Amino acid sequence: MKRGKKAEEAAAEGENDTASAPSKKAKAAKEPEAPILYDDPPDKMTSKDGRNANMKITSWNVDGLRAWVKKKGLDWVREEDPDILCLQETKCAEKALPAEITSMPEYPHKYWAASGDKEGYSGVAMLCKTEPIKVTYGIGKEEHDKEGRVITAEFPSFYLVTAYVPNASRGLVRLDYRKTWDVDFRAYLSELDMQKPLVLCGDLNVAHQEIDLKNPKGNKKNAGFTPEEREGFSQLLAAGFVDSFRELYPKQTNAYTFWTYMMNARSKNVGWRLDYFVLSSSLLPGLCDSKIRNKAMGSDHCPITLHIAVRLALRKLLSHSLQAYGRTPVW
Amino acid sequence: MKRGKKAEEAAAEGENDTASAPSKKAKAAKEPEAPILYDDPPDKMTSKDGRNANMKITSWNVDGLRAWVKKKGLDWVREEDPDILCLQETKCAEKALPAEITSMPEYPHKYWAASGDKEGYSGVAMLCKTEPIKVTYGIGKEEHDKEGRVITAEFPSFYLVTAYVPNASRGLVRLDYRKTWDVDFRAYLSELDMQKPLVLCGDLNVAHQEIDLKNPKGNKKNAGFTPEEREGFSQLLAAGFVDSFRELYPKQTNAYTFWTYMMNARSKNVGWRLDYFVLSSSLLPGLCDSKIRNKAMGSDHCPITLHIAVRLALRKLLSHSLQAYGRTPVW
DNA sequence: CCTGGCATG
DNA sequence: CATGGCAGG
Repeated sequence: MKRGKKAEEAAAEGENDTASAPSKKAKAAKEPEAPILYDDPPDKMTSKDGRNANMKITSWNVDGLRAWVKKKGLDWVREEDPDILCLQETKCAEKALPAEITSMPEYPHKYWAASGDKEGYSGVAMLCKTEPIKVTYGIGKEEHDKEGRVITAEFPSFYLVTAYVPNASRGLVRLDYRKTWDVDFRAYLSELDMQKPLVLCGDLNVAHQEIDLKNPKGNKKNAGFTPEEREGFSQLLAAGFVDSFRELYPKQTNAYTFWTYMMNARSKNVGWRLDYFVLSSSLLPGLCDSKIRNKAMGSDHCPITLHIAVRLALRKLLSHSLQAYGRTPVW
Repeated sequence: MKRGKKAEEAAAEGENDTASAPSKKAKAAKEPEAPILYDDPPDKMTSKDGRNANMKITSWNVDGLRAWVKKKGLDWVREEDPDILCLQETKCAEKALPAEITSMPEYPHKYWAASGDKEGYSGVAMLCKTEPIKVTYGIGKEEHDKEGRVITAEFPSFYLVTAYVPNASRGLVRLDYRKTWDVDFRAYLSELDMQKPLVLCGDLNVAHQEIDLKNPKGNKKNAGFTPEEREGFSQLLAAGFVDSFRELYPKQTNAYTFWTYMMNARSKNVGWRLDYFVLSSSLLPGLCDSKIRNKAMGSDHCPITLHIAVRLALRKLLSHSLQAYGRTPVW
């Protein structure tokens, strides 16, 4: 074989620990245990402070947009019908995008960021029903902005940041880079947060706590669960942000958003929670639900969806009032 | 687009010449003409000199043995059931060969030549029901023998050489190398021919005459139909060899063994005859038939099959006689 | 338009 | 075990 038993296997293996008590009849053969699945509960559409959700955002690492489109990922999107769709690992230059997505009428406002260096590597996208006030690419630091990893959209009452955080890679060869990324990205988010509250979504390429992956023991030295990456996430939260899913479901086990394609990891639910909606604390009162759509197929990640009540922009409210009086706003 | 209109298109285009007389009503739109197919006639199993075929050889450029096996190429082989099977462009290291072929009981004697440099490039094979006296690899010239292009098997009454001749490539970047190959390969074959007559089969990567491809006009500057490559083949014949198919069917048009995968060339029978059984002239009296199996799918080439009457080896005849007397030969 | 390899996840 | 890109045909 070309590669020895390595990271992926640890990543994919369930806990075959010594914990299981020996049965009377010494049966060595491992029983093929029934997988412990996570059944995402019905969407809650109301926030703690009693407001109705008025914004629905979906994030999905599609692992190659072209293949994902062929696998009918867009059918699922049309069904889910979020206000904003964020995609990661599009692996597609803008001019090579399938017409099926570039011409999608539901989302007239589409933003693409592709890797400048390597073709077919990385890349993120944001599709919006309503036009953002402003859209920017990258995090304002040359060294991080060549790989199409971040799009920031400013909306009246919040920033939406979608990110595909650099993988530390096999053998952790890119862990050092990841550490500087984590520092700089956190600084970028804090900066934004001083202007307006923000929602960060995407593949953050880290499982924060042991509860966030099936096999924490075997993965402490593997990309996505090193102490350094976990600490990076902890520091992000310490800077005034909240992991929306864990906030709502602090004890929920077996809730993952990624499963390696290898060794039938997904059918055994041997997975990781790598995809997040992270919110500025000030948005927390409006949080309605943070969903894991783990039945949606088409990638090695599943989509996640956020329901949130955000304050409407003043001009929107005004426009609404004016229309009630039969007048048309001039903006 | 990445590549401009180039070689392949000329290769795949039919003759949209100016020849067609303009109709009364100037109809510019090209009619989708019905393809002119070649229907290989029934196998002739008797030679001119009245002997029955006693040797059946099949040659097939499989364009990747592993994919070809998955596409059920071996089912066709079992049906055809040749005594010897020669394969080109196996693109597979010996240790990566599928068990389905390495364990094939019909052919106990199997010989593999793979490219030493590039993995998954070139490579030929020979599978035999009866064991050859001797098998050699390459043509005895270092510079040519690193790419797994030739296997020679010595049988009692003839040599069998299977070859995958170097492609001159796009832009003819390897035409110079091909010319030295042609010289050296011809010398090698002449050398062998002095010992025993030979059968050469395989993908010789040249369409010899205009009759041997659909679009000769458009391909005079393209790999496989340059004057240099055609001349190389002419010189091979001049050295005392015969193109068995053309010998039997001198006027047969539309008989091809290769169609580019592009632009539906195969369904339109826009092809090339690149695969041959070339015989020492002294074997000509035993030639029964030279077939083009153009219905067999699984590659961009189709297989070809030779029926020939070869003289049985003396020891074989003797063995046969002895067994008639109830005695066992000791060789 | 196919193949097999490669880097990356 | 998937993706997309690449060389080669």
